[in-house]
Amino acid sequence: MDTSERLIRSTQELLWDRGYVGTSPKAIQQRAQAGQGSMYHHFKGKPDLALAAIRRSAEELRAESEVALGGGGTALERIEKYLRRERDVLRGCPVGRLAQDPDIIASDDLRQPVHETFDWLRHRLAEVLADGVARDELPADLDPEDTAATVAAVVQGGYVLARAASSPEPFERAIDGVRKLLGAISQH
Amino acid sequence: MDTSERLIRSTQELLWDRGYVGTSPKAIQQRAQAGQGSMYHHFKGKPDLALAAIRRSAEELRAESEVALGGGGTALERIEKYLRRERDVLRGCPVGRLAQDPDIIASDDLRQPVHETFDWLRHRLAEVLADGVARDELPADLDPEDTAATVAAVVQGGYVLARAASSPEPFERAIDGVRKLLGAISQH
DNA sequence: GTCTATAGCTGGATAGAC
DNA sequence: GTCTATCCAGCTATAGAC
Repeated sequence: MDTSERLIRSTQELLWDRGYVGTSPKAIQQRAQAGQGSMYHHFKGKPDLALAAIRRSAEELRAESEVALGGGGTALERIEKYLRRERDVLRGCPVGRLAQDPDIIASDDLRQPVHETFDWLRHRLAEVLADGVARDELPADLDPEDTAATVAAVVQGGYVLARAASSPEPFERAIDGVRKLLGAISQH
Repeated sequence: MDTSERLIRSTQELLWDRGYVGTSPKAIQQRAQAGQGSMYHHFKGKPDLALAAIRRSAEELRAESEVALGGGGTALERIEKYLRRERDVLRGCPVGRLAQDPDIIASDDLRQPVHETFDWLRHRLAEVLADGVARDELPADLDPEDTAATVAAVVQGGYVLARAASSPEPFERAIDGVRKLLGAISQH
């Protein structure tokens, strides 16, 4: 793995764990085993490197989510597969985490990949739900966009509750709760 | 308002907007119009002052939530009242925000009020839901604990989606989505 | 209680040698 | 491409005067 790649991956990890404000160039360099000059040769500075790392994390999240959502089965099965994805619950969402960071939200450049990821996710979830309505697996009066937002929010909020509790339990409960609600309405 | 009080309130605001990592004693002092020595006279240091501010924010959040949840009406009406509380959506939740902060999660002392707040909220929501089941307003097979976690998570996750989008819209949608799901199952 | 001085450390970056 | 030296501002706190 070359230096530029190591820098990007290290930045992804540190942004995930400590956020933008809590991540220093020095920490990135140490984790990537790269020198000061090396980092500033490959990237213009902290925001430039962070942007590369955020874009990478966004791509990865989309690809992983698509595995669940683009698979076979009923709409409900695909949503459940998304909800039950393997997750490092206490670490939280590598992309959602960034939405909490003041410096990322203040910069349109840094915020854009985060914005796009969640727009894509809500749109993709809504497609699956609309598909379920079309196939009569879900009731006709279900609103795919609103429900998609709810599903995405339960996951992101589940992380918050889990981190507050230092336990995955509230996350699991929140997921189970929405699964049961969707299951209940699907039996017309 | 005395100096100690001004320091606490300023810290609450800054923790809300910038998190623990992003909040410096200097910024707190300037916002509180207090000098360096003044702050270190009233508090042992940044963690001590932050703890006081976090506890205050936790109390306030509980009190405000209780207004909605402890009011009259059916269980569903009380949950909806909680969901529709006036909120500064793009600013996020003053307590939930802290669950994202690595230094807060790493410290049992600082994390405790955050933990307690969400434990209380889930428990209180579950009580209201269980009440609705007992009164036959909600179906007997509804799981109050899981559903309570879902409701709390939708709100916290709604903030994440809204901040990512720089718009309250995804928050409103997520709330509407869960309201409609609860409404649908309540018509047995 | 509040003020100023001082301190050591880190953040984020530039410059120039190799 | 990578290394070391250097820079200035900010962070977090202590000390002692008033």
